[in-house]
Amino acid sequence: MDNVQINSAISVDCVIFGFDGENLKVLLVRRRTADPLYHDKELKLPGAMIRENETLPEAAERVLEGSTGLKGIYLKQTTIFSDPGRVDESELEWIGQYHGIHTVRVVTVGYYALVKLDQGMINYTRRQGAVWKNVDDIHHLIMDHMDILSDALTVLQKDILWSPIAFKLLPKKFTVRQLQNLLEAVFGIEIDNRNFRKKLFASGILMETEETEKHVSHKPAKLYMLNRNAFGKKDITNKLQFVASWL
Amino acid sequence: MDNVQINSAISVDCVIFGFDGENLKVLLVRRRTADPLYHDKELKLPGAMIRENETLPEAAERVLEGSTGLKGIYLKQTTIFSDPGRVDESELEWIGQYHGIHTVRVVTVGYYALVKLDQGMINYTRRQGAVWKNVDDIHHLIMDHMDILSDALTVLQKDILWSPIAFKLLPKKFTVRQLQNLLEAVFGIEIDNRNFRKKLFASGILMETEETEKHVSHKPAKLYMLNRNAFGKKDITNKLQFVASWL
DNA sequence: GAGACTTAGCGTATTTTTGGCACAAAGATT
DNA sequence: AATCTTTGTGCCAAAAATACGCTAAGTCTC
Repeated sequence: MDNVQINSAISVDCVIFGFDGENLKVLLVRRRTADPLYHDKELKLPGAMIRENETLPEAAERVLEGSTGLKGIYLKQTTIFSDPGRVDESELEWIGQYHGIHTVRVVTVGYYALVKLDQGMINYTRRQGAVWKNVDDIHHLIMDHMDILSDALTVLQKDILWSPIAFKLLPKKFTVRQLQNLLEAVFGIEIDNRNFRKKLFASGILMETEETEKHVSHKPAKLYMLNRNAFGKKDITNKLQFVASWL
Repeated sequence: MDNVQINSAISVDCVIFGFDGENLKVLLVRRRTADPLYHDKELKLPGAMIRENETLPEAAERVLEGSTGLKGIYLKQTTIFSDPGRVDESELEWIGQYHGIHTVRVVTVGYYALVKLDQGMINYTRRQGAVWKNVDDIHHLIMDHMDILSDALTVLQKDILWSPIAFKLLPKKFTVRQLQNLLEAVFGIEIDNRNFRKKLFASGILMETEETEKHVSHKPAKLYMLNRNAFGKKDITNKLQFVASWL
C-alpha cells in the first residue's frame, strides 16, 4: 500500500493573452498583501485555489471572469507545476494568511486564455488594478509564474498552427495587417505581406465585409471576418497541410 | 475566504507509446482486483497515486519504471482530468480497497512516454502481464482512460513537429523506411518516399552508418543514426521552418 | 493641392516541391 | 540461375511557393 499524498492544495493560474494590433500582451495583477512594502512591486498571474466540487476548467473560468468580467472565453490548460519546493516558507505563510489554507504544498495548474483587447476590456482591467504588459517586457514575476508564462507562450504557438484560435485574439472584424502583425508577434518572425495575402485569400478562411478602417491617416484597410465554414472540410488528404495551410 | 478543496487524491496515468516498425502501439495493463470476473477484461493505462514529497514527473517515472523496467525515458505531461464525476462510486470503492485511500475525488494527470520497442522490452512487459496494442485497435478502457489516450496522441502529434522526439520511438540505428512508417502511423497520412528522402537527407539530421538491415528477403536498407548536431543551429531565420523542416 | 503614408493588387522571375518513370543493386527464395 | 521484392538513384516536367519590383488608390496633415 502506498504512502499517499492527499493534502495538496490545488490552484490555477491563468496567462491571459491579449493583442492590441501591435504587440502580444499578458494581463498581470498585483499580489494582495497587508504589507505596503510589497505593494506595486510584485506582479503575478491571476489565479485562485480550486474549490470543492469544482473542476479545474471551472476554477480557471472563475479566475478569468474575476479579472476580465468575461465568461465563455477560450481557455486551455497547459502544464502542472508540482515541485514541492515551488512555494517556499514565506509564500506558504502568505497563502495561509490570505486564503486561510494551511498546507505544505501547493500544486498549480497553468491555463492560457485568449481575449479581445478592446477599449472596454482595458478600462475594466484598469479598474481592477490589473495591467496589460507586453510579453517581451515581462522579466520577473513572483514564485514560478515566469515559468508558467513562458510555457503558455510555447503551447500557444503550437496550438495556433493547428486550429484557428488566432482569431480569438482579434476583434470580430479585423484587417489583414492586424492578423499579420499578430502572427509576427506570436512567433517573432517577419512575413511578406504580398504573399501572405495571396495564401490567406486562397485558403478561403476570410470573409470580406463592406466596412473599412476608420480614422487612420492613410488608405483605410478593408475589414474581414473569419469564415468558419472553411474549417469544416479539413484537407488532411495530402501531407501535413492541416498544419496552418494559411500561414 | 474561499471554500477550498484540500482532499483531492492526485494520480498519474501514463500513455506509453512504442513502435514496432509498422504500427504505433500503447502499453496497457489489467486492473488488479479480487474479483476474477473482471480479470482479463478491464484494460487500463499504467498509473499510480502520487506520494508525499514526490513531484508529478517523479511519480510518472516511477510508473514507467514499474511497467517497463526503464529509467530516464522521455516523459511529457499532457492534460489533467479533474471532473469530480470522472471516478464513480464503484471505482472509488475499488481505489479504497486497492490503494487504501478514502477520498471523494481523484484528479489524474496524463503523461505520455516514448520507448524503443525491442524484443527485450516485449519480453519484459509480457512477464508483467502487460500488453502492447495498436493505437487504432483500442476502443475501450476503464474510467476515462480512453480520453487520456486520445489526448496524449494529439499532443504527441504536435510535439513531433517541434522537436526530434520521433527518434525516441526508433532503435538507435534505423532505416529511412522505418522513420517514414512511423510518421505515417502517427499522423495517419501517406508520404512520398522519393521526396521524403530528398528532404530528409537535405536537412542533415541523419548520419549514415556502415551497417545495413539483416535477414530481410530483399535488398537490405542502410541504417542511419540521428545527428543531434543538426539541431543546434535552428533555422528560425525565415518563416516557420523550425516546424519539422525535415517532414 | 502637394506630400506622406499605407493598403491593395498586379505581374513575373526564381526557387522549391511534387510526383512520374526508368533502372540498377542487393539479398532471399525457389 | 532465374525470380521476387524492396532499396536507392537519376532525370525531368508540371505545379506550387517564394521573392520582389512596381503602380494605383484612399485618407490624413500641412
